[in-house]
Amino acid sequence: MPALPSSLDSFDLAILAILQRDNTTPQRLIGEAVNLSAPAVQRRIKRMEQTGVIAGNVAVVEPAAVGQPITIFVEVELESERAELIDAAKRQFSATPEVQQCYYVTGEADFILVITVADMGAYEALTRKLFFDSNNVRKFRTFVAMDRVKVGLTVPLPV
Amino acid sequence: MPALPSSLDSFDLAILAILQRDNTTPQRLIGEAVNLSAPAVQRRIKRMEQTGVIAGNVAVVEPAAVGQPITIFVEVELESERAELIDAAKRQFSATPEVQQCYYVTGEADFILVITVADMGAYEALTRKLFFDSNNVRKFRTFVAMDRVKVGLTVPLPV
DNA sequence: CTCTTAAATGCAAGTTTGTTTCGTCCAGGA
DNA sequence: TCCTGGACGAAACAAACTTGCATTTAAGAG
Repeated sequence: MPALPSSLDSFDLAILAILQRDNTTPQRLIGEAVNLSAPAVQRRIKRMEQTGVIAGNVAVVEPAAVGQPITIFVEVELESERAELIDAAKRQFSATPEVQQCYYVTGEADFILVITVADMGAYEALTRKLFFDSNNVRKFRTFVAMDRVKVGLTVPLPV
Repeated sequence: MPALPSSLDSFDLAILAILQRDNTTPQRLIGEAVNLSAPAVQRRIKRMEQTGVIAGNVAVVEPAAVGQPITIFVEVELESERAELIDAAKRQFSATPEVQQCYYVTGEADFILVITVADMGAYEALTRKLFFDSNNVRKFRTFVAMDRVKVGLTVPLPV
C-alpha cells in the first residue's frame, strides 16, 4: 500500500533520477551530485523506500542471455466482465512467470500482457493454458516483438 | 551488444533469481543461499555484468508517488513502413521520456508503447506531439490502464 | 522581534559489505 | 604423469553503509 501524498523535494527527485539509472551508485557520489552529505542521501533513500516511493531494487536481466529471447504482447478480451471473473484472471496472470507484465485496461481489450518465452512453441503452449483452457476468454490478439526498442521502468520525474 | 551464448550454470541462474528480486542482497547471504563463498558470488556477478547478462541495476519508482499515476498503452500504425521512417519513429519514441517502453512488433500494429503521464491532459498533448504532428502515423489505439496488475522486468529463468 | 521547537544537516566513529590477494583444488590435454 | 587454465575459499584489505551527536535551519508562538 503506497503512501502517495508524501512531499518530495528537489533533492529527492535528483536522487531518484540517479537511482533509476543505477542504484549501485555510491551515496558519496550521489551526495556530490546533489550537494548533500552521504548520510543525508542515505536517510532520504531509506525514507523513500519505507514510504513506497521506491518500490524495489532490482537487477535487469537480458532475456536473450538466459534463453528467453521472445517478447510478445497480447490483448485479451474476456467473455464476462463480472468482478469475480476479472479477479480470477488477474490472479492467474499474476501467478504465471512468463507473464512479465499485466495491465487491466479500458478500451477494446480487458487485459494487456507482456510475455517472455523461449520460442513460439512455448508461447503456443502458454496460450493453450491461459486462453483456450479458460472458458472466459472471448478472444486475444498477439503481437510479436521484433525489436525491443526501449525497455525499462523509468518514470519521468517532474522538473 | 549483448554476448549471448555464454554458458550460465545453475549457480549463475540461482544468483540471477535473487538479484532480479532484490539486488541489494549482500553477497554473503547470496553465497549462503546458493552454497558459494562471497567472493565467488561477486566474481560471477561481475562477469554477468560485463557480458551483458545483467543489463543494469535500477531502483523501481512508484509512478503515482512522483505524480505520474497514469499508465497508457498505445498501438501505433504507420503510413509507410520504409526502413528509414521506421528508424525515425524508433528514435523519436526512444527520446521521449514519457515513453517508458517501446516495441516494434508484427501484427496489426507497428509499435506498441507504454506511456507514463501525470494526467489525461498530458497524454493529449503527447499524442499531438508524437502522432498528429508526425505525418507518418496512420492511426493509433489507446488503452488506459485501470490497474497495474503485474509490473516488472523479471525474466523467467530455466529450471 | 525573540524564543521555542521540530526537522534536517554534517562530521566522525563504528559496523557491515565489497574487493583483492594468494594458495589450493580440480579437470582437460599433451 | 605432468602441465595448464579456471574457479574456489580464507583472510586481509578497502570501501561503503549506518549511527550518534551536536549544530543549523525554518516556522510558528508569544
